[in-house]
Amino acid sequence: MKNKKPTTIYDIAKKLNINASSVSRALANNINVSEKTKRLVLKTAKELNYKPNSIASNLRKGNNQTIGIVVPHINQNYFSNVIAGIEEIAYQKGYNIIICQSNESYQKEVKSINALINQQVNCIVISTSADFDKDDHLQTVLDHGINLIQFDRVAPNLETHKVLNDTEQVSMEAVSHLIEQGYKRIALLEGPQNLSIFRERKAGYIAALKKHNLPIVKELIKENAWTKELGEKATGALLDLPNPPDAIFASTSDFAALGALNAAKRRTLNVPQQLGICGYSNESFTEITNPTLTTIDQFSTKMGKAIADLYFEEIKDKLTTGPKKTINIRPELIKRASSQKV
Amino acid sequence: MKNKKPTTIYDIAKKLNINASSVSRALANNINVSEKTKRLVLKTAKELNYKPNSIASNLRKGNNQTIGIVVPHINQNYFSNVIAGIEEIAYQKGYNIIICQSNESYQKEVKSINALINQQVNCIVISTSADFDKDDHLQTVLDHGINLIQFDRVAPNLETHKVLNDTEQVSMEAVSHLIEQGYKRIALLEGPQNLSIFRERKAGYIAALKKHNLPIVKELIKENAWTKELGEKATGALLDLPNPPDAIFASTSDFAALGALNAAKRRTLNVPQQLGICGYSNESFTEITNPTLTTIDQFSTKMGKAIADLYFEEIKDKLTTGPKKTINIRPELIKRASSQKV
DNA sequence: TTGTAAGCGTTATCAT
DNA sequence: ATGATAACGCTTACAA
Repeated sequence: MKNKKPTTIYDIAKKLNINASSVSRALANNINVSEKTKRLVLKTAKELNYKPNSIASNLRKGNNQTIGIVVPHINQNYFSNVIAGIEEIAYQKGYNIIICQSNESYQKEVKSINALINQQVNCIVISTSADFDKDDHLQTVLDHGINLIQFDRVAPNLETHKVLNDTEQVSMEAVSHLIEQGYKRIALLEGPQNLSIFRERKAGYIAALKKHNLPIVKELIKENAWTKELGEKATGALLDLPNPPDAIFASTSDFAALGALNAAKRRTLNVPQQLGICGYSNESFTEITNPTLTTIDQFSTKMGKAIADLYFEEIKDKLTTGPKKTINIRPELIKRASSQKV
Repeated sequence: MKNKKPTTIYDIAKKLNINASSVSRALANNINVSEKTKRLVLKTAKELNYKPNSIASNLRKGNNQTIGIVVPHINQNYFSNVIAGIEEIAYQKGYNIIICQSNESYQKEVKSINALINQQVNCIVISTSADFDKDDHLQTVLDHGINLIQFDRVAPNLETHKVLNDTEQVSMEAVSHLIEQGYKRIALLEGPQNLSIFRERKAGYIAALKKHNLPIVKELIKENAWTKELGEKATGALLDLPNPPDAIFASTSDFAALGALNAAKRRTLNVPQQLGICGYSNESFTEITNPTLTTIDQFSTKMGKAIADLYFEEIKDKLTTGPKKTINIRPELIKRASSQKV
């Protein structure tokens, strides 16, 4: 495949009978270069089809203009939107992004982090895997002087920059909305409680019940119902209770909410009249279901941009190891047909 | 942020009173190193929290274990699935992936390609932007001895490795299926004809009509209907014709098919009895619409894996600049309610 | 088995 | 404004 050696600044220098350092300066648009050499160098570079070797440049400069991203899955709407947001800003700044997916595996997450450290990335952006265990690997990132920004799923005991959704607040809003619509027995589909986001969603659920003086009923809280299938199964079990719920807050995802909708249809329950449903994430399909699904928009692309902005505006050129920032992106309750009786 | 200099192999060497090259060999698990030094080096490396500097290593070795990917949008189901597939294989091989999105802009595509060349990636995987113009930038990739794999949207006149869907064939199947269901006036929603995939889908449509001795009616072919809104508008215009179609092949995307469905509902036309609809891509929402949408599955994750396999198995270690491979992933027609009268 | 030294392509520092 | 030279951290002939 490789035909011949690629052009270097030495080739250009030789051809022009000048020194390589002058070529380097000319290409970097340094002030201390005459217009004439600049012109000549640029012209010759084009002629020889010169492409700068970023690896060499980065080695010399001690950093590579790159942001590393680790997410559970690249191909989930939420994460791919965040990534798209980061990429957009990073591109404007001339940065590359390297992406790793942990596949919800702690072990792969650790390996990915190590690969990114070895690549000397300037900043690592991470949303942790579901079986998140220790945070040693993140501590290592900090020990190596690499900036770390956590988003969405964050390690609770590690002080880093964070970009979050105000999860608890919006969850409370969602459940309050259900209560105001007249639902009285509201069930919760919850996610793995080792992840703070799911704990917060649960906290919002409980806060709303308390606020409206409704009892917290243990049998109405279903663990680990975060796929369509698990959501459908959990909802089925709930509806089989002697005293079944009249609404479902699928705090894990819209997929779980879709499962709940299917379970209701299977029992020919009318949604929203007999069963109210609220999901989480504003997946595109929630506008299409019949009835349309009430859900929560996390503004994922905006979150990605906020992450990149945080790095470029607040962290990048700061000399001191100042206090860590936490940015909250306010999610929004999207009220649709599945939760509105009237 | 940066506290102190990171550990290098020299630090390890000094501590053990051996030479840096021995450390390098030990870390590389070279045969010519005594078990004892290996043990000591590994132990000291851990103690000093040593992380290898991939940049330096890559500079020395003349390549960096990286695959660059350029797609129109990271956050579109199809592309994010392809990327996830590539990442999965690449990770197993110890490779990183760098991702760029062209945002359907030719100019950004060119810049991204240049950045990837500068990064000395081993392989570039690309699906071109919609306003694809010239293929000079791809030629440059080849000139620099970098492997190039095109997928899905490919430059027609450039001989490179390709991973494609058998688009024309499956499009013909889809339209034939509509005809066999009794539809007689089938309209086509088509995409930008500068992209070969859309030309092929149209060719399949025409082939099916010809095969079944149906006339090709120009007014039933609508250009550039590739979003939900455009699909809805185009379908509306079609249904307003004096002699409207009785089926729609939304060859551009399921989003266009969804638009068509909305247009039908707005006119209280029954789908599939009065209007048959077939989309393209098997987006997750096509299972959820009412009626469910007939569509075409492109096996996007499988495609990503095929791309990575092509690189690692067929291209990577080949010395000769052999013939270019084209791999066809067979898409599959998914027959659902929107196209089945009976 | 280990040490020596050159070199990957660039940039920064010094001198001219 | 330009040139000479060292250095970034690592790998790899070659020598010992």
